[in-house]
Amino acid sequence: MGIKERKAREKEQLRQQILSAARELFVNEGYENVSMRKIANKIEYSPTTIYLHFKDKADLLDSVCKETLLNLLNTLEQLKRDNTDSVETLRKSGRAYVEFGLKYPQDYKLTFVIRPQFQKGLGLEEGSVGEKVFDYLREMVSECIRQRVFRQVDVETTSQVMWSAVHGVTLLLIDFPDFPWAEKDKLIDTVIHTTIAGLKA
Amino acid sequence: MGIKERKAREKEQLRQQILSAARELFVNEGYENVSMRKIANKIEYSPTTIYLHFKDKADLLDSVCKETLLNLLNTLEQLKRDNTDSVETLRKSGRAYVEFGLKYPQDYKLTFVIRPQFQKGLGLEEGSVGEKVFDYLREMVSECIRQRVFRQVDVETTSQVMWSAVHGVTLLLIDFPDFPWAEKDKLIDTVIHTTIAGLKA
DNA sequence: TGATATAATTAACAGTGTTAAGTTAAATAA
DNA sequence: TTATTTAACTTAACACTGTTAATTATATCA
Repeated sequence: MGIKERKAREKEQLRQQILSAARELFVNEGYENVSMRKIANKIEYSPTTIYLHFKDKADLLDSVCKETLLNLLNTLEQLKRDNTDSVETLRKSGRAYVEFGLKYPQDYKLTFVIRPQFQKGLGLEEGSVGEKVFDYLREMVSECIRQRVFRQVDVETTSQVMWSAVHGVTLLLIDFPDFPWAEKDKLIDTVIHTTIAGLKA
Repeated sequence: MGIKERKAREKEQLRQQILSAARELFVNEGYENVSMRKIANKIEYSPTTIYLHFKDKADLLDSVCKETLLNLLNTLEQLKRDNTDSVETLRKSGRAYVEFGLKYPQDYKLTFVIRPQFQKGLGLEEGSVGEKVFDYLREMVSECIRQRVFRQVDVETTSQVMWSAVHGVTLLLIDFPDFPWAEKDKLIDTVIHTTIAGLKA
């Protein structure tokens, strides 16, 4: 009865092939400028074959973004290992978040900007990878509050403030590359430092 | 020689008609879902007439965004009048910025998210309205630093930190309406308060 | 072998931004 | 007034888009 399994494996393989072709094109040419036919050409299948694996173009984007969130989550969880100083860990996490966004700017935009435009329910539902990413942040912040290093504002609000800050600076740096920014590293550090200082005060 | 003037006036009038039709459609249906033909139908002209007034669809978006920035600038400059407490004015400005974004979420996204995707040089050039908006922020921040209420970090970096914070929270609230946000007003206030506190410390 | 299920394709629809060519109407010059 | 030039506007077309229904090919089973 290995045939069914092989077929399932082959099917999954093609799915992955489509997915990685889509990601590459989305990232290099922008979601809007990528057609189903382009993706099909790249993998040397007919356009309609894609629809046997994905509901539509938005679904394809959805899957690409899920992968991105998984990458982000992995990147962040690497940092939890050396969990000596809770504030220092949060600072590093913030830094890693922004750096992730700047390292894969197109992927970041696809996930946090483009996708919400096409999918109203946007991957932060219960049990989703997106939720896990925010859970990570919540945990970091929670520890800072518990240790009374942060002001005793509720964990939710505090986490959301932190997210606003890093999301904001990441997107600005991506979207307005020609703006006369302060030195990039300095700006990122100042954003994170300022936010954390404000949460302490 | 009033004929030329009348013609110019009529031309400008049609331009405005196109512009407001485009804005309405962009805002209600999203930039991607609006076709030149739809705009043309709305104003009861043929699609190609639009091209006599705008280079292409991106140019149309460009002009819509310029208007939005002008509105934002006007909104902000109302606040400069009662300029007693510099920090308080900055706080109010931040608040007004976010509220503007949430009052016209589609316009905000068009200007600060969609447009950068289509126009690389994105309206923050010298002399542009976008630059004036940032100049306003720079002024507010500059005064706080001059009065030694803020830490002596350079004006540029400090302004950019402020912008990151308000831009971040605005976009998150717009893009992820289903996320379990803390009470909206509380979150906005906390973001602004935290950032300002961090800049003081 | 022939039947069956699944994978993949072809052809088509209604729509897109944009351009070139053609038409109509108005303003100027004779 | 009539002819000519200029501007405004439209028609038709191109090459493309996402997506669906109908069709063909392929591999597995009896």
